[in-house]
Amino acid sequence: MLSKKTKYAFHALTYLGKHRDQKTVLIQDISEEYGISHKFLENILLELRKAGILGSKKGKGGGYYLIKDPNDVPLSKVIRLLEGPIALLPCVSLNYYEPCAECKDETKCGLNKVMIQVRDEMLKVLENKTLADILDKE
Amino acid sequence: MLSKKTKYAFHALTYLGKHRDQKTVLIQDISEEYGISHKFLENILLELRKAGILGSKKGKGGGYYLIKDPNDVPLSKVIRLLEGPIALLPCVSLNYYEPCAECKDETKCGLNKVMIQVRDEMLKVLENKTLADILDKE
DNA sequence: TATAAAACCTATATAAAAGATAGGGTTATT
DNA sequence: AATAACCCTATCTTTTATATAGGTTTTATA
Repeated sequence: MLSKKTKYAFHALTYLGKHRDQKTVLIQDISEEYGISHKFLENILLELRKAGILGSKKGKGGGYYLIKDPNDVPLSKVIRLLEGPIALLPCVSLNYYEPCAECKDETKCGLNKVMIQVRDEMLKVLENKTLADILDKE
Repeated sequence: MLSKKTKYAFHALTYLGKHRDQKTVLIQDISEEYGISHKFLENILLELRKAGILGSKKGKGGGYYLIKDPNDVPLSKVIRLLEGPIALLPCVSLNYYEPCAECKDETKCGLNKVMIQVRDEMLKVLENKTLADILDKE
């Protein structure tokens, strides 16, 4: 399951996507809309900005805004940023690979092979669907 | 990511599947093979037995054994038993559904719709692949 | 130029979950 | 009768997730 952090990130991005007409959106607007703690959300938006998905403007009249085209924000990118690995096991993760302690030889591990299939099916959706797809459906 | 508990369950099932020729397998044999704490593993095997996947025999010469045909143990069953939901969000879980607190109307939630797709792709593998597929590849 | 409003940053506290351990009880085999 | 194994419940420890705190910096505008 995705953490709340990741889920909140998607909600925030959705909100920002819906309000692209206005220059900036306040953290508070988003936190009130979804009932998310202001400070918790602040950390999340900060990460999204550092990753180049959002821009921000300080001071009065400031706030956050989408810096990327929603079509260029695959869901996989958001998940990897906030959550970490998408794969169900560390030994089949493309971006956060770690060997399994229990496993002597990964190439002979049947579990490993099946989990690679699961990962690939997940990625088929998560790499190709973007923020734009979420916005389309709202 | 799957918890260690779930991963250990798969390892144990694999081990038991490989040793179907012998009547029973000791907890200790499995825990030593994979370096898993004996007591922790004990709890896992107990759950698998209660779920009707394993059988056990008490007393000297006892132990655990597979009670089901490996073809009849889909990976999804093991995950749901030890881990809980397979879906990435509670609001798209088939077996552990819960509404999202942030969401006013689920039917209008774009995130919900995309996550249903992810869930279905995961299930396509996890429902159809079984313990037998893992054993085949070892 | 003073003030208010907003993001920025780092650290810490709290809560929840995962992982592991303990210890005795029960049962079946030799 | 002894032993070896499962059975069960409870608790401890560690880790991770979630949330909060408090100040700093930047910007608009009155």
